[in-house]
Amino acid sequence: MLSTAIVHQRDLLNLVVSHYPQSIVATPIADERIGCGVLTPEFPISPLVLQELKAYIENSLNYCHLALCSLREINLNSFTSSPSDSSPSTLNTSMRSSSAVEGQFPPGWNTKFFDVTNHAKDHLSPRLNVVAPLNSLRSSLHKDPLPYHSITTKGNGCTPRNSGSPRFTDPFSQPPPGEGSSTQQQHPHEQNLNTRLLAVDSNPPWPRISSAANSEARKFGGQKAKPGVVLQKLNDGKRGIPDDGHRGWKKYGNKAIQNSNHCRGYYKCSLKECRAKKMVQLTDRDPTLFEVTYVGKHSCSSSTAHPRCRHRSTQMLSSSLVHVGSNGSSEGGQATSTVTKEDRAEDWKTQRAAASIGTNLVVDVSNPIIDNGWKGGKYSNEHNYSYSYFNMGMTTSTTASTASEEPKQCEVGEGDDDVDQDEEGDVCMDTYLHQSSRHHQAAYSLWHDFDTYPTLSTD
DNA sequence: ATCATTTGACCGCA
DNA sequence: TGCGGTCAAATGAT
Repeated sequence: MLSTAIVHQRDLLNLVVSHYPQSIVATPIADERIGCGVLTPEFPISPLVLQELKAYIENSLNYCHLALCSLREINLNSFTSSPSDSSPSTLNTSMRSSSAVEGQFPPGWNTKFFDVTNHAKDHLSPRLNVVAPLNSLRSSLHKDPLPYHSITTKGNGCTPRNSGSPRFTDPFSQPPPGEGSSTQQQHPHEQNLNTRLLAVDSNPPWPRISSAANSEARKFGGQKAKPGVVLQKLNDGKRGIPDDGHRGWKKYGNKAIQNSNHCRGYYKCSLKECRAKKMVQLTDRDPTLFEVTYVGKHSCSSSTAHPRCRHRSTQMLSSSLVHVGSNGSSEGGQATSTVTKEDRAEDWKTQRAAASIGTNLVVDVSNPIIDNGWKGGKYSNEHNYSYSYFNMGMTTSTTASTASEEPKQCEVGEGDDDVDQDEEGDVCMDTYLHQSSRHHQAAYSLWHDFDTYPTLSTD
């Protein structure tokens, strides 16, 4: 798309020859009409084809705008320090964004905000528009007297508006099957964009686990939330399994599961004394969405454990997690964390700092409970005991849910030959996982390079 | 050579 | 007995 917007003579000629071989006619026309100096007498082209090319080029220009706007919005996220700032008021958001961005662009760049209404969506974000460079190209196109199929723009023309032109062939504008539905089908690129926009500007910006989890679970599994399970989006542009902030996972098995189109992968923490595991399986409904079941806790997360195997909570920037297992059962969200208060405070400070310096980390300040990156931890004696990162696109939020009942206390050592107690004496409530612990795990001589792995502060 | 992943076999549980 | 979790040798990647 972008490459075709950069119209050089040779490129355009190649485009014409490859796509419109029938257009080579005997009558040459004035090449300056297209404004790009494209044609040569050796390659005359029909006015009709010129019209099409013109529309094609402008189409590309419009999406250059869109790309620029997207980039500016990502940049804009840096200025949104907390979801509480994300007012539902478009005007307020625009004003705030405008002032926040002021001074971020070179002189002469036109920065304006306007609402986007060409696609029906639940939540729309004001788009930051940076139009000056492309407007010059656009205006040269508009000067052309040819009756091309135009993409009508309103306001400053940041986002293309498809005003009924049947030839508007942008890759993003597949008409949604349903109106105003968040589940409408969109091009993946637009989905990403909208997700990010929604993450910044919707109100409330961060869905609480209880509703979001069950909603997602119903959407993808037709059932209520399962304990200990999260739905996690594959990272943008990456393959494999989604990043959950921990690099020390080692795959130890893969299994085809009945009534499922995808195999389930089995992972364990590569630190041999650590017994955290997870199972990862693609959902059938969405091949980019993983159902991740976390089992056990990281003994390596305690302050006395190997510092290289600590969590990477502040780097969970690009994966998307939806917790679907916070029902308060003994399987999911009740483990007593071994993360110390100092760790939590440090995490919190780190996240706040990251949010303030523009790493697109947005933290819900109304819930100062910092996830350690794993499911099932508990950081306080409050009733909030299950939580997860809720991460949409480029932004991350920490959320917490409140149980409808008090979490049950778990007995130490229940169901296992190992005492689930760490060196600080905290009870570890991963007693549900030890079916296979009789099998002594062979000593893997596989160790990750944790040295590149930022560690949180140690005691 | 080292390390990560794959894969068939094995095992326990329902 | 079948399914799912795990093991560990084989294989692939770097």
